[in-house]
Amino acid sequence: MKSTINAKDVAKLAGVSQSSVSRVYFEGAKVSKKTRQKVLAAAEELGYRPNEFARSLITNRTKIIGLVMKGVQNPFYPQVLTQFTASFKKFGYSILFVHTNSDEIQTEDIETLLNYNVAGVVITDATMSLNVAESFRANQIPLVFFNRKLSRSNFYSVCCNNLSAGRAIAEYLIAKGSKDMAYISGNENTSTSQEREEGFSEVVTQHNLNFKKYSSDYTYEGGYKTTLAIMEEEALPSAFFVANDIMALGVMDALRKKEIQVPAQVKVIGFDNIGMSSWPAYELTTWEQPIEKMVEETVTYLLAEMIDYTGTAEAVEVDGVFVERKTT
Amino acid sequence: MKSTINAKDVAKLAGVSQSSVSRVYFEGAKVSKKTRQKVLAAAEELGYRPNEFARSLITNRTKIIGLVMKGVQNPFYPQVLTQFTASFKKFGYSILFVHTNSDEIQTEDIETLLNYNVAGVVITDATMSLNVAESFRANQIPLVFFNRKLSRSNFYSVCCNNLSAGRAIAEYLIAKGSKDMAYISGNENTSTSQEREEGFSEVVTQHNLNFKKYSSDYTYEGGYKTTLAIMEEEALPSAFFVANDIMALGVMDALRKKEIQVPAQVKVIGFDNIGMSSWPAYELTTWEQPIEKMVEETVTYLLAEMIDYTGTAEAVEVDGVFVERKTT
DNA sequence: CTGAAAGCGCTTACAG
DNA sequence: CTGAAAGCGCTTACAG
Repeated sequence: MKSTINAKDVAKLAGVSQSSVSRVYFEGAKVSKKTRQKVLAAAEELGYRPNEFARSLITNRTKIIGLVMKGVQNPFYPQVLTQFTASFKKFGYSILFVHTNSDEIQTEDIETLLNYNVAGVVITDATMSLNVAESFRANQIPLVFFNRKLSRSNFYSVCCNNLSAGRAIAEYLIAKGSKDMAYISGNENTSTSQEREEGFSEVVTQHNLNFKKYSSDYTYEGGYKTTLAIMEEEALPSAFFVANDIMALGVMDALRKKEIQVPAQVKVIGFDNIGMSSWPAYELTTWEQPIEKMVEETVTYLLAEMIDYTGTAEAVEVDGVFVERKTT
Repeated sequence: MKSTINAKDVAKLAGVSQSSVSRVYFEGAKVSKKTRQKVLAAAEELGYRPNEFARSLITNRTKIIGLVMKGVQNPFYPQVLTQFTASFKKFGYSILFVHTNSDEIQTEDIETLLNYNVAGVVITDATMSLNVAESFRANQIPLVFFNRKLSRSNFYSVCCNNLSAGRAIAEYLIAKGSKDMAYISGNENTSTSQEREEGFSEVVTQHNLNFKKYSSDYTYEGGYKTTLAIMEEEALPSAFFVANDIMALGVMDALRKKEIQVPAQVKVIGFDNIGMSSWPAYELTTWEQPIEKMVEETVTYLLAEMIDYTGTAEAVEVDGVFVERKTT
């Protein structure tokens, strides 16, 4: 059964004890230069590679981060995935990727994460029932909700400043002279859609104006269909605030189909600043989510918690940036 | 140090031996119904979960698949990632996600995969030097190149029928009356771009026609810039065959910017059939890559190799489908 | 700084 | 079918 080279083999060749071999590969352990050299030489010759499973078994910790994602269709998320992978890699952590279809992550989806005793977990774009989340706490596995807040929860979350972004966007549109605006929401049970709307609504109301709200689902098709439906049944507003970019592109394509001029007849503002927003076919005004900073916040927290678990709950918000293009 | 429940704890509570507990959780082992029930009841009460690391240590195998990806910017790849994750999940395998920036995967990128002794590896959209690939063979870890062929290699690869797709596209354009066509390539060192061009070229030559070739890079920006440059310096061809969809969208946006009518003045054909191709702003004619079937081929091969490693090399090709829309 | 030894939580021949 | 025991490849007190 034994097929691979182990520390014992290396020890024999190097003429040292197995413990010494182990110490060479264990960060923080003390070994003399001479021993280290002998071990490394022998290891090189034999092609030795420490067995991660034996390590994890004994240290009870891993260098694996569980990353749970939903809806990879939105180009925002591949970016997030890439950033996390790159960022964790710097610290020697690998990514166990879990994809879920449902808005609320199911127990079976995260069973794997517990089985592999991951060092930390990032949940993007999805929520999970509190008692599932609690099972991570019970195992002292730090957990971050990325781009989602759980209401009434005591878990750490990292988001963009959705509320003030919503406010800023309303201020901007009103300053541009819009009086009858509309909000096209994402999935209504998401904190992101709710907060963007809330901030928007607040400012609109302050100015004694109203806005219509249309419910959609964060997808291109959703934005497209919602807009077509609006055009069939009622007058267009002077501006759409759309809960994310990919939907906003659908909105624009629907308007284009009916030959409505943007921004002359209708203004459109999205959210995220995905790559496509700057494509000449769209040139979408939007609110940029600072992915890099958001990822950094998440990684920093997780690394700290891995060293000394506290289970602190906090709802971190990172400031985004308004990006003005040609749709407003 | 001992914080979690182990098989011994369960054994004690259930009044059986630790071996029996192990057998309940080890597929294929024989246990009586009575024992199983006692064990499961005790495990439930204690919240027992078998330690994957101890398992892997002893069996010398894992339920982890290494998935190496490059260029998640192209929406084709998130789809691939999702499919693989879903497909492997059915068989109890998890995905260790590795992202690489370079066309050729570096040793350090795959160090992790060897350290975790993954059960199998999928490399998408990238190549690796043969001696890096050989280190997987040395460890009897099955490996598939997905959507890439390695020339002169003896590794398994799964691709779309790029060559015949290129031919079919040339036939189609010629039948439509195109005489002066152009091919916009992806990164020239990729087998996919080469084969699509080769098939295309073959048929064009058979018809005693010529085509121009422009070199690009598989990105939206590449397609956009390449097309702008063409328009500045020379006459437009009557049709573009573009090596992938995301570039083709860039081509279309460049044409749109100069108010060139598609397909009236220029026809455009892409490759992949990504979601955006069907957007009203584009309605791109393209060649659909059968992701599902390609993933299935890959998974089937890997699962078989995990049971009985042979290291068979084969270049599997899965048939794609021509999708006609409004750009031709 | 180094080595011998215990032990992490499992699987798996081996007896019974 | 079940249990006692060996062993997977490491880390880590404990002596020296």
